[in-house]
Amino acid sequence: MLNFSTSEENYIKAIYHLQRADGTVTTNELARELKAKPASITDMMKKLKTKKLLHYQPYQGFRLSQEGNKVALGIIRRHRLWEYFLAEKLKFTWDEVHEVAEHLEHVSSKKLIDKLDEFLGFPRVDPHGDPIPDPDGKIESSRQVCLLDLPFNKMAVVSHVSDQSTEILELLKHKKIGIGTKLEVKKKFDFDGSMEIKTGRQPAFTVSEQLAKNIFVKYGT
Amino acid sequence: MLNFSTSEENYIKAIYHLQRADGTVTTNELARELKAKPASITDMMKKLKTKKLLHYQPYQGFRLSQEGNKVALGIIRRHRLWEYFLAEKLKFTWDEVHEVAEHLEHVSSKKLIDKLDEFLGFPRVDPHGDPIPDPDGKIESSRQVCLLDLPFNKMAVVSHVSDQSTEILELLKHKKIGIGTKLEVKKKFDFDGSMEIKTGRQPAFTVSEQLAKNIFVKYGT
DNA sequence: ATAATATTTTAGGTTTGTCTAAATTTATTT
DNA sequence: AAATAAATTTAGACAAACCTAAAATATTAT
Repeated sequence: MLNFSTSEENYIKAIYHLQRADGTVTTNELARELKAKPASITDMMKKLKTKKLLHYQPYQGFRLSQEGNKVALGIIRRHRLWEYFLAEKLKFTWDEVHEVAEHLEHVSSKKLIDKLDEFLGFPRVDPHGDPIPDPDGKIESSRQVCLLDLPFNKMAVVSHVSDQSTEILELLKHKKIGIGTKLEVKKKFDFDGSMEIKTGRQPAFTVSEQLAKNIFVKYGT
Repeated sequence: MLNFSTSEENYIKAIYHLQRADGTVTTNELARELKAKPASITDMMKKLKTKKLLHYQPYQGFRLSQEGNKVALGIIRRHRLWEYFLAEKLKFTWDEVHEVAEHLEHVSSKKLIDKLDEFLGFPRVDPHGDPIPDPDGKIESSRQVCLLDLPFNKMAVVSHVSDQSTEILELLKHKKIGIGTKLEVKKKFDFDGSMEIKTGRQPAFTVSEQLAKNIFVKYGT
């Protein structure tokens, strides 16, 4: 696989993410995302087209080719592995990892990334709960669900809390649950809707249906 | 501290290393080191001079200013910490670490580097035995000596083997000693000049004076 | 000391990635 | 279906980092 500039990589990655929502991406959308002017986008689209990384007809928007998709997944793999490293090994918090990973992701040694993957124990999801592509670019689809609906024994990551009252935050703090916390559901009790969950290496503990209702998690499927 | 481009950083680092030998560095020397043309060097020297990173009068060569030196040591700190990480955690061999670290060194988040340093246990020397500057740019001077002359209990790194006969290589292989091996001297015996050394986490073992004579190590002083 | 040689700098060009302003195409309104 | 508005592309410019070829300076050898 060829090598791409930091700039090219950032464009490819941004298109990949915007594509998830729409089918095809427009010049203005991408300009907004990358904080660049529309004219710059057009320039780069021409270049990426000649490199066969995307399909593009003037005025008609663009979407990644097969090849472009594969390149995007390679970049995302690097990004998410570094995020995992930063959170798990260097103890960055979930909200600090992204910015640094934005830079590390452009160091494109295959050997480095595969060895990093191994060192980290082949994690499936990054600290935000988004799945990490494998070396061939295969990726689980990401799903966000209410904690109530998380299947048993499925590793997931807290991605959102609906209620933002001081009361719920106090409880979450006490239970050491926050955005980025990894957890899995062990048991559910029909009697009161409470469930046993496990986070980190501590023993499982109980959360009420009330609380679970407000916690959303992401996991790969 | 300001931020510099990858290119600027490579120039600064190269000047720092060349300065160790000579006092001042010439255009051609630097051009050879960076595999660039002399004209490119002059361009960059003008730029770095306006940024007050070096002293430079046309035709008179150049050397880093105080500020330039500090910047250089920051880059070298990053480079050597990543080398240590690659060798120690990702199990790269001593001769593979340099190239990858050349890229990682340009990711300049202070927090990243200080946390990496802590994660690695504040190592003093990189896998080639060269000392790692501290966060303020203080650095131990590096010394290369024959293993015979290494002080007791001083962590050092094998950096060179004189004799290259198959016989010595066989012995080194058996004792698991190679370039990059970390070791310290525990005891010496006057009777036959043999010494006890410790490498890695295995128990200490003996090497003959014959062998030690041919091994050179680097350590910080 | 001067000619020959080597080194360094200048002048001007190239590529990459960005920009502004003007022109073109597409979409929306009335 | 025009007219207007919005989106997109083109044309031309700029900075960074490199290059080649020519000019300027320094070094050396006779």
